[in-house]
Amino acid sequence: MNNSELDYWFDPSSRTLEELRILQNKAIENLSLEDGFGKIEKIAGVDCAYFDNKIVCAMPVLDYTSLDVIEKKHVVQKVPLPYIPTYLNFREGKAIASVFMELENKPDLIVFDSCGINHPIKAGMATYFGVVMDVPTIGVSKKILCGDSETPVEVGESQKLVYEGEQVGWLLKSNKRSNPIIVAPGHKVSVDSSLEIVKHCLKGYKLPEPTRLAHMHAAEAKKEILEQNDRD
DNA sequence: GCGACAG
DNA sequence: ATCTTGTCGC
Ligand SMILES: [Mg+2]
Repeated sequence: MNNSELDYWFDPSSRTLEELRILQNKAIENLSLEDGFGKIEKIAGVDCAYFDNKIVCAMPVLDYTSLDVIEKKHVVQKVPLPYIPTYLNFREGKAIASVFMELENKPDLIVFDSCGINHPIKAGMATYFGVVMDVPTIGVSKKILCGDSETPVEVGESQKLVYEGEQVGWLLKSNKRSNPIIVAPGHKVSVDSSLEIVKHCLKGYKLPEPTRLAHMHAAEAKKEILEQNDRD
């Protein structure tokens, strides 16, 4: 993946929403919902924080068995696009691809703080990234973008998330005091496996460790930058 | 036309 | 996502 390929798939500048939609459709042609991974040894999480029209993207890599952090990196870039529902992949994609390529430990799978195939045309951030970078991914979000579901009540309970007559993911009651989280395949992960893997990563918090830690790392990096700016 | 709408 | 302390409940 060189820079021109990176821009081709992730740079929204000088492109219309119509063109961006075409790119999403093009990428989705290669989507796979079959498990395309072997034994998972390393799993990464990714999340972004914002300030001054800048995006801070953090990606920790964890040991799948212990869930301990093996490595963590982050990048800071200019925000390339405002938030537009269903186009999040073009707002966070470039930054995420950048941190991903800086990792020394290549994860077997990545958990995103966003949608996967639970998107109007299955082009959620996790799915789009997975297909373009050819890596297994899962999307874990806090709110539904599309689809309907019953509400899981008991901790550990899950309910199918259905969109246009097809199951595109799950609602999972991950914590006693939290609203359910939404779990969906990104790429190269089946609907059932996405749920099993996310459950494995739960430690009593609302979010699975990969995403929970990524959120914290992004917030910490942002805070350090703002404090440094004050001293300058 | 109106309302919904990941982060 | 972001701006932010206290407060209610388990
Ligand atoms: Mg996020």
